[in-house]
Amino acid sequence: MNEKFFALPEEKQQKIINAGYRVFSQNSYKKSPVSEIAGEAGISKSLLFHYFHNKKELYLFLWDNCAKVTMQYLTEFRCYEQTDLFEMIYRGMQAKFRVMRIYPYMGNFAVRVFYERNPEVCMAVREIYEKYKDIKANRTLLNLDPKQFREGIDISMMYQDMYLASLGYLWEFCQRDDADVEKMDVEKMEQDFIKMIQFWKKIYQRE
Amino acid sequence: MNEKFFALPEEKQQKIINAGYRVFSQNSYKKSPVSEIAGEAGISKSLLFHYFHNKKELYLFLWDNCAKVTMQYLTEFRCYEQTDLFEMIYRGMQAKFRVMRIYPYMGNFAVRVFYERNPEVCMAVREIYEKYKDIKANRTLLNLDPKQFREGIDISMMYQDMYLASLGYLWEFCQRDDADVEKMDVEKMEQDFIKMIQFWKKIYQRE
DNA sequence: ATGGATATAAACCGATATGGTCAACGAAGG
DNA sequence: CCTTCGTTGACCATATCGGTTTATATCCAT
Repeated sequence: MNEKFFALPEEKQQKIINAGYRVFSQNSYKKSPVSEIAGEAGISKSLLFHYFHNKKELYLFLWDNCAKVTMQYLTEFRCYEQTDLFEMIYRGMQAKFRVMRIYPYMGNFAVRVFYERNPEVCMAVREIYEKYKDIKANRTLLNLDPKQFREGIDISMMYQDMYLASLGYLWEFCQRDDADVEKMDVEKMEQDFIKMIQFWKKIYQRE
Repeated sequence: MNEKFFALPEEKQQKIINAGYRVFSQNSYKKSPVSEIAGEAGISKSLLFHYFHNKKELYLFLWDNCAKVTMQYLTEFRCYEQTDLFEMIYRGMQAKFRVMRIYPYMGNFAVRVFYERNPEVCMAVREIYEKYKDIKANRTLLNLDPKQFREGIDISMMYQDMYLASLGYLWEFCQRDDADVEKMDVEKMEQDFIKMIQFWKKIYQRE
């Protein structure tokens, strides 16, 4: 790719990136028109092809960026250093919310890329994914102290409950009306989720 | 639409319907090729246009069918007649699983249709939706007896927890590899979810 | 066998969309 | 005025798609 892209003002870069995430998250690779991305980013198609020599390059750049950013925030919020399970979940969601604020469509994009089967990009996608995978390996559940929780609680079920609910929570907000995604009230989401965690603490945690 | 479609052997009808759900669930209305649906259903495009006069008609038929089938199973499993919350949730999921067995892509299709903004179909979609809505209105949460649950439990939070986890659960299985959706082990899903419910019962229900 | 209805598919068509290129334009700066 | 650089509109070859038309195959009644 053309390094001049990075010389662009941050704001313009993000506008292009977000346009890419939006279009690629709503269409398959093949059916995502570069022209639509350009138009949405407020630049001409030719200029976009100036920064990224072809569609594939743009796509893979976005995917790499996606993995990079995710890692970055996950470590920035020190998610996996936590010894308290509730705190870990909380920080994980915080990181997620933070990303959503900047790149509203990145989550959906990631899902689509992950299951993209187009042979033109499939392999390259996997390679990039592997590149970041090793870091992810650290994320094994830390040695939880069972004494933190109420007696008789099935810890793995408890974890599954919280994990799935978090998933459902994110999903419910991500599947929103296209037009509304930008206006997504992340603030409120965060508040609501905090309540959820407090609820869990109350029922799962030993007093 | 051509009524001869219904004269087809059940199996062939379903193959066409499922092909439609698959394609329309993975692409927007406009970018879903009728030819792909036909090919996947094992018939020629011309024949598909023989049963459904045009793309829009096919799309709306699938949407109507989607609503109809959902209703059907929800009532068949007597989901909303339950007075026990856990039983209600269980039956709701059972209905959902049953549908997934027959139409693996219907859930994803429904989401896409719901947020489809193409003016060619948007209005008609809404109308069909309204047609079924009144029945759905019954689904208000029944008067739960708070004495069923442990003391001090925030019932609305508890409900949210279970609702979101169910959502997350379904989502995790729906976003699978295209090729694998057919092989989806609904049996196992059901078993796993039962465990989840038993877990909730144990922590939420008064002994 | 013949004629006609019926089911199904192949070939076809016009319109449109798409990835990518290229010449040109405009502004900035020397 | 000349050059450079960021940017664009026009362009092109190709592919796709919705829908139609024509052809083939099957079956059934006469």
